[in-house]
Amino acid sequence: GHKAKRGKLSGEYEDGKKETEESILHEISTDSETEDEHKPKSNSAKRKRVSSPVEQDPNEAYFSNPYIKVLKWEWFTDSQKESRVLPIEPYLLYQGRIIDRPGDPKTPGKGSSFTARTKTPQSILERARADAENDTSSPVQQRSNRKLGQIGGGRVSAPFQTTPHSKRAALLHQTTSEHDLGQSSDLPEMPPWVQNDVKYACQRSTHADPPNAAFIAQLDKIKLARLLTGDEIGVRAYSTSIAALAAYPHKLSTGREILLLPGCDAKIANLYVEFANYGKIQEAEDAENNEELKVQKLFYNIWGVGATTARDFHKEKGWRDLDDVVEYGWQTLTRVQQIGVKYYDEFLLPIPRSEVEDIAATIHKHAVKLRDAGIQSLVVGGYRRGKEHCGDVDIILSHPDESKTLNIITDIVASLEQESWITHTLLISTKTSDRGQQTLALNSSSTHGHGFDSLDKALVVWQNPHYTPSTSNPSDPKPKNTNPHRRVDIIISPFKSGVALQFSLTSLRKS
DNA sequence: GGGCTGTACTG
DNA sequence: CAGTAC
DNA sequence: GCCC
Repeated sequence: GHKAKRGKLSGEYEDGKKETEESILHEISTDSETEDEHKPKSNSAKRKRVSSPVEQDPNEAYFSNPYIKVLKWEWFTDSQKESRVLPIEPYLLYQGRIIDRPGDPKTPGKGSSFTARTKTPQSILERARADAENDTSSPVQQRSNRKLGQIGGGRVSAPFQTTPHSKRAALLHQTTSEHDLGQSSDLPEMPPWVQNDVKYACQRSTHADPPNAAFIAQLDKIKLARLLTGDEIGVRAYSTSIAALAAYPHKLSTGREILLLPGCDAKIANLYVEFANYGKIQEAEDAENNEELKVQKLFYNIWGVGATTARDFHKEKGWRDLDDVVEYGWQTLTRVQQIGVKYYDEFLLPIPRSEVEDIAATIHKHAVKLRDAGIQSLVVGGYRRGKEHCGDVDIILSHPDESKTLNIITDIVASLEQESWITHTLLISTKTSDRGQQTLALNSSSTHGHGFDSLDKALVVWQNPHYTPSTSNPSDPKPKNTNPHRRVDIIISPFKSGVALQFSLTSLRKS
């Protein structure tokens, strides 16, 4: 495994001059036997059985109902592009019931179907309007002020089930009637942030385990592939759609539903239909099983290594695992990347909520000691979203007296280092304090207020220094601290800023 | 068809 | 300036 | 990939 090589390489590193480097060296040479636990292994054991065959017709359900369907032309061209029959659902513009020709009673069926197809546009319009008024299960959403009833991302204009007048009403008065929004369709009522076109993710709440987590997990795989291949735009697109889906409080039932969400369009809806039919998404599975991407993901998970460097390690340097990185590239790594490799496994470990709380309490205590009891602290990030296990710890510190926050980040890090809670400082930003001082010098008041929107912060490595010596060897003269190292972000916020405002709304830690 | 969050640190 | 992280 |  890479343990041996990483240990071996520590010798080369002994020339390192910085304190942190020596610390790395020391700990590398004393790593425990648990180190290999997160090394990638053959995944043959966890390969899942596919329950439904891929050949299943995605449109079966649609062919078995008696409605006439009008699809966007893109259904055909997209299907041609992909050389397969795509689900029609995302392209569905209109479904019309087959009814008897007025004054020409006939039994429903073939004849009526033929009649429907040969209707003149005018009479189709009339029937469509009638459908829209009478049929409360009209399949086409007509309340979205964004899509105006249009399905899919193309340029086809709105279908004819709503009159221009009713569309305008929906656009201008979409909030006048709650009933208006939940009742005229077979889709569930949209949450307010959908109805009102809320633009920012911070304006809606997101739950720890959203109802559509399984679908989101598939999208995340595609997003990761976009990330690793350097498709930043793709990452952005998937990020926004995933964020909307994560905030969506209902279990999705149809692809059309997705089209109403901001940042989601035909592509995502298609993926959902595929997911609903097969329980998986081929593109996501392919990305996950791709050998190149697997290696690049391994490197990407090193803190301080991004997509570009991960690809470089793989394609230019020709490395395949962490052993290679340590053996052939250690000296070329940046300081933080060395730390990232050193604690590769530990940083991937989930952090229990209780430990997050302990860490936050320690930081808070030090902050109070350094300033006063006016210090307020708030844990954000995964913890605040209610997750059982967090990837890192994010804590915001503030103080009603803004002068008390000046340079506090430096003081806190020093204090926590002093007590050995912080083992490494990955990065510390004092921009705001720096500017604040300048402003103070020129202008004795109002240190903030001219566009101070950046925050002092420190990204550190944390380890609980209190440990119980190994029970297996209680008389060990040099016992080892096996508490896992954690990633902790400490952020300082001016009290009046929007972030600090959350203090009044969420669980404050009182001094 | 053009644009895509904004900012700070490191090397 | 490129790369990274939040 | 989605939005304007």
